[in-house]
Amino acid sequence: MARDDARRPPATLQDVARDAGVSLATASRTLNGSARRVKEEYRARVLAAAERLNYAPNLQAQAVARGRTNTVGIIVSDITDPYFAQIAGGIIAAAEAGGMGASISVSGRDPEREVQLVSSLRGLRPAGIVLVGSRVTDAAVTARLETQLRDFEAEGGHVVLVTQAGLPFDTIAFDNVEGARALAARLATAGYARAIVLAGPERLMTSRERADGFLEGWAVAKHPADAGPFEDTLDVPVVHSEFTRAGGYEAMGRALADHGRPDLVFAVTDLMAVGAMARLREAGIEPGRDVAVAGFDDIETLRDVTPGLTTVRLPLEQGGIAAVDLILHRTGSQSLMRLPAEVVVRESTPAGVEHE
Amino acid sequence: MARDDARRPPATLQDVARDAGVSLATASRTLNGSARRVKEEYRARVLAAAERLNYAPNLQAQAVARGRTNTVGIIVSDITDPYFAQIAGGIIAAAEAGGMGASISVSGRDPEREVQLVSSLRGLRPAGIVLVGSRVTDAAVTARLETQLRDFEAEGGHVVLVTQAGLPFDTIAFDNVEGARALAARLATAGYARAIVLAGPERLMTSRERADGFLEGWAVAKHPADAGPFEDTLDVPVVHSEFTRAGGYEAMGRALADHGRPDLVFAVTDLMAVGAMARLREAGIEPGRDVAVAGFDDIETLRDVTPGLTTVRLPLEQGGIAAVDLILHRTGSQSLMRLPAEVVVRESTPAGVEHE
DNA sequence: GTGAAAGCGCTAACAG
DNA sequence: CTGTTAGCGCTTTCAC
Repeated sequence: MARDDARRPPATLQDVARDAGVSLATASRTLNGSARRVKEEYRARVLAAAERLNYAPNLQAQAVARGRTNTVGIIVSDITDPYFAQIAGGIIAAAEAGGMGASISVSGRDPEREVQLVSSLRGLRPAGIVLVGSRVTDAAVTARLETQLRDFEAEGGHVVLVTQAGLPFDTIAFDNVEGARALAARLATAGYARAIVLAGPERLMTSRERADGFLEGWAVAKHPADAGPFEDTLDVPVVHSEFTRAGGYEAMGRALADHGRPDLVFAVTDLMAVGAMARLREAGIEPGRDVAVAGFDDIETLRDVTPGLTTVRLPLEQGGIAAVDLILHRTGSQSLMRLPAEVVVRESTPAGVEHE
Repeated sequence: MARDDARRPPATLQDVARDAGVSLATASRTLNGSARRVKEEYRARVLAAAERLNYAPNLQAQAVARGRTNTVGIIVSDITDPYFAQIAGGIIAAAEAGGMGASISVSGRDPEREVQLVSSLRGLRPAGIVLVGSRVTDAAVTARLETQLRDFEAEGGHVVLVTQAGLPFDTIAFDNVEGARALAARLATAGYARAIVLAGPERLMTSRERADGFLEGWAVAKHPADAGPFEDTLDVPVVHSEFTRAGGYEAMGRALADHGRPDLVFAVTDLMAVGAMARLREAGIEPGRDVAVAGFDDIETLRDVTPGLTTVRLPLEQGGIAAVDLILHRTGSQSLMRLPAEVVVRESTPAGVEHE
């Protein structure tokens, strides 16, 4: 059956004004909070006309006239990853609560793509851009990203980075280093001897921060007398792979082959930890009994794995909300907000539990 | 430190044209795929100027001039729920691949809010709106939703519903009924006797479809001679709760109290199934050993729970992609695409496994 | 208070 | 092929 393709154009402000018998200006003023007030009689007529014509303001036109949209542009690495979904959820909710729309793009963890996305987002003239995800070690692409973001701010936009500090913009930073350090300290003193770290891609700062924090906390706890951590962490192997379940699985296999069975596996991500557990079982090693496993993030949908995964909880949604807050109430100066991490010990590291 | 708040306005097409020494039209034509071609010399000059001025086209202005944006508006119930995240991921990826932006709103599972969101999305003049989530039984709010969507189409927009058929728009429907029916048949013949269903809110069609499909499949398998399923399903209790892990937990508790221990628990959602398993354990009943449990969706991050959850897999991402496809290549007539469901038997229903 | 009119940045006839 | 020009729908001075 052919669809009703009337293409009746949407009612415009013109239409409303004409229908109400007032000027364009008056209609505009009553239909959106202008500073000036309109006589009640006209107001009512305009409102009635708008209702009757089912008028919806053309946001694009408004944006063109005003020079900026009431929108926040979100860039995440992967919306399918619960870590990002949680943060994005916070951003979207806060944006809607603040009367703003949200547009979203996915970079697929590609830094180049991230730069591209910022560039095209700029065309949307959003009030702000929230860039969520790990920064990378590559200085060249970071420089290009910074240029794009600077340009956006020069145009009057507001940039907020969510994840870690380092670039000259407002940022919400999760305390990866301190969280990993605390986790390591807790587990080191609980009695585990040989640890191994399953890290993400080397270029990702988030992976580095977590791995380094862990190594540092581990070294300090094991050799409290020593000053520098470097000598002492040499005995904790670090294996790199992707930031996914599959990555954890793969890294665990490699780790077992290259370094034998450890007492404790620290995966820099819950997703990786779960992959690692699967790989361990496949090798006949039972996580939580034969070997301890810890992750990072405290992903909600992963809280039901067995054994319960020891991890570090991050206030992800809160981070998203805070980012929008910064956009809504922009201050004159660059601000940095550190969000705390909290160690959560569960049965995957039984010695840690007893050590409570 | 005070921020560099120069507010240098972004370069406009005017600026580029002037800088390149060509007309506005020429600049416009080279900078965005117009049908017409531009002499190579001018082309180069314009491109260079654009590069030099760091020009980014004002998408709002383009939209105003063209009458429509190159955007798809997404409405989901909850981006934090992996079910929706997966679908949204498909939509966003497909949109970007098709050169479109994506704007996203979250309804929080509130049908009223959904209507509101469609209404304000209309203001964005997106090429299409993809409405993802269960339809509801409430006729009044459904009528209002339909009105909004019709208006949007009358204005030249394109509506795609993802989840189930029933409204007069293009839709991508997951085969909930058939999937649940197949699951029930498989498990009923595997030897389970007393079943119980943990359903979502009664008004949600998705919950109904899955519960009804299960009851039907169960009845047919148990009493193949009978024609009507109604008499025969009376012995399978249905308990309702929220569409979340907490909902599953709560419903399971109530089910145990009201109906005693079943042989098989079917939760209409993996999330609910996992909550139910937790509640069972708390009651000293071990899922997969003392009682069988099955879910629906085959959520990726839930594939690592123990025992492995028997469930029905839905091509979620594919559904999102198909929706965008419909927007990109709109046909004249209303189309309905049914996406198949696939039963996945794991250790949470051991009899089902053996029965392979 | 109200309305006329000049933009906002871009597109798309239309004429050369 | 190029340039001129009239819009797109809305905001916002600026007179009244």
